[in-house]
Amino acid sequence: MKPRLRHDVIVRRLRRNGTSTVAALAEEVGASRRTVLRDISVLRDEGFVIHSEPGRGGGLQLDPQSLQTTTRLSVAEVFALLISVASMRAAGNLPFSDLADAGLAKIEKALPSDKVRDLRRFLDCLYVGQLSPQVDISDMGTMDPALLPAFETAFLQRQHLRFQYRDAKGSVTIRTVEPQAMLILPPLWYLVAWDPIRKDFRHFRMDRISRPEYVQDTTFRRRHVPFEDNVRPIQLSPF
Amino acid sequence: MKPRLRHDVIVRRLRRNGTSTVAALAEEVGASRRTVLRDISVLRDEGFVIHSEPGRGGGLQLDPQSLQTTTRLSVAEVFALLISVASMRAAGNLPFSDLADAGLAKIEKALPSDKVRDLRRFLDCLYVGQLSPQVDISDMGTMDPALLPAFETAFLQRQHLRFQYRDAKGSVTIRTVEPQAMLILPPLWYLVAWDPIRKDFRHFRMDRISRPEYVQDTTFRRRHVPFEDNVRPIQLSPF
DNA sequence: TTCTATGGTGACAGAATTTGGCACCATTGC
DNA sequence: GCAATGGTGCCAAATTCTGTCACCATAGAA
Repeated sequence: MKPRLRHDVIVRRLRRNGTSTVAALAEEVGASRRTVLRDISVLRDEGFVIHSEPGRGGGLQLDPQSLQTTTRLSVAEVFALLISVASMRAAGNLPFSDLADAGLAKIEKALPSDKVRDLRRFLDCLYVGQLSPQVDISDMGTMDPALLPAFETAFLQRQHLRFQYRDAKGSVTIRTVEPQAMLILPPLWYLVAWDPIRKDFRHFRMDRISRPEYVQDTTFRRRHVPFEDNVRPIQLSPF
Repeated sequence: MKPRLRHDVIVRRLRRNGTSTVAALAEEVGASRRTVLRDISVLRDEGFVIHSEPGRGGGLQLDPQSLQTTTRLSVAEVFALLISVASMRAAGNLPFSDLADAGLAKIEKALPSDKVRDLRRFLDCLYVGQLSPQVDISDMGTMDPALLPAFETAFLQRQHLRFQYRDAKGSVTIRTVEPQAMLILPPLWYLVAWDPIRKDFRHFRMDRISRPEYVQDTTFRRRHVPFEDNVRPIQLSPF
């Protein structure tokens, strides 16, 4: 019997009976005690919460709480997690980022396919480059939490986006644009958008955007965005 | 790379991109063409509907409707995700951490409550600040993966921690200390510990710690750790 | 047509993993 | 003290997995 199948049988058994012992499971799957113990250990690593009691009358028990799964995350939430983990990996914290990646993989695996498609379309709009050292980042602000949800709809439904923009001199204007891409020039984030009035692409620093909202019943086509040479689509680790 | 992991990567790739080729997948998972073909065959047996087109311009395609799986995250994975989000939020240069938090809060609900308690106690020991620009980070190494499990036990059980430490000059010593806090000064991570011999707090760079182990049957009390002004506990989501 | 890019199969040796057996430890209830 | 239970380390044997190579089939491009 293959490991995979054995794991399935063990989990099924623990689910049905609620409790069992290593010896009983070994008998049941036709493997040795040692092998079953190894299987339990693997299952625990995979996230099954299996309680155990040594001593007479002891045994194994699958935590019923660990059965309720199907947490429904939104595309924006998964996107935000992906970004966090990717940037932590970039910062070089390897032991944690491997685990985090494994967790992300599971999250994505449990995501319904339409959301995976949206996620991919959203990630396709994300580009990374290097910030020119001349840019002043001393006045970097924080981003409006409403940004991402608004972006999600605007990018995925291809609806126009309207927001307040405070430029480098501090003057505030209202813009209505076609969101075409997101650009990361660490530590700054930009919205790259086509301004239909000025008929040109504009870069908007995200920390200077406020009150974002998508404009209902508008639509636009994706345009080819001209980027500098060192700007690339984002590469996420395959794991 | 283990078969199981490879299968996950392949499925994820096909779900994200919708389509791919055997050669591309082989490259991606670091295996031979033959192995990927075998993997595809196994995945088909498991119920994934993978269409294939031979000939130029052909390739593989995963039927999006096939096989919705549920997975569960392990506590360690949730922890790693929490760490990445929390430290990125503290570093301040990332948007979207609210959404990432919201997602994690949902995930956390699926974990058993005793694990969550441990998790929070562990995270309570985490502080974040800003690294002074004078610190030389050119020699930054990678952290020993054994760190996390050893820390987990040492912090939660309040047991002494023993490890090898290589200081800035390269000389190696063995230390036995009371782990009191973890400090992130991006991109560096420190263990803040009370050294009972020197009767003082010491900061140890985690990438210079090796062979960590907790010392059985020792215990200590939590001390008030003096931090610089710009150091804060990480802000957790309101759960 | 011929060439190239694609999926697919069979066989086999060598690499890698898994398995079982064993000794042993810790805990618990009788 | 004893028996039942979970758990770990070690090692040789069994099993599985992997890469390589040769080859086939198909479809589009040149």
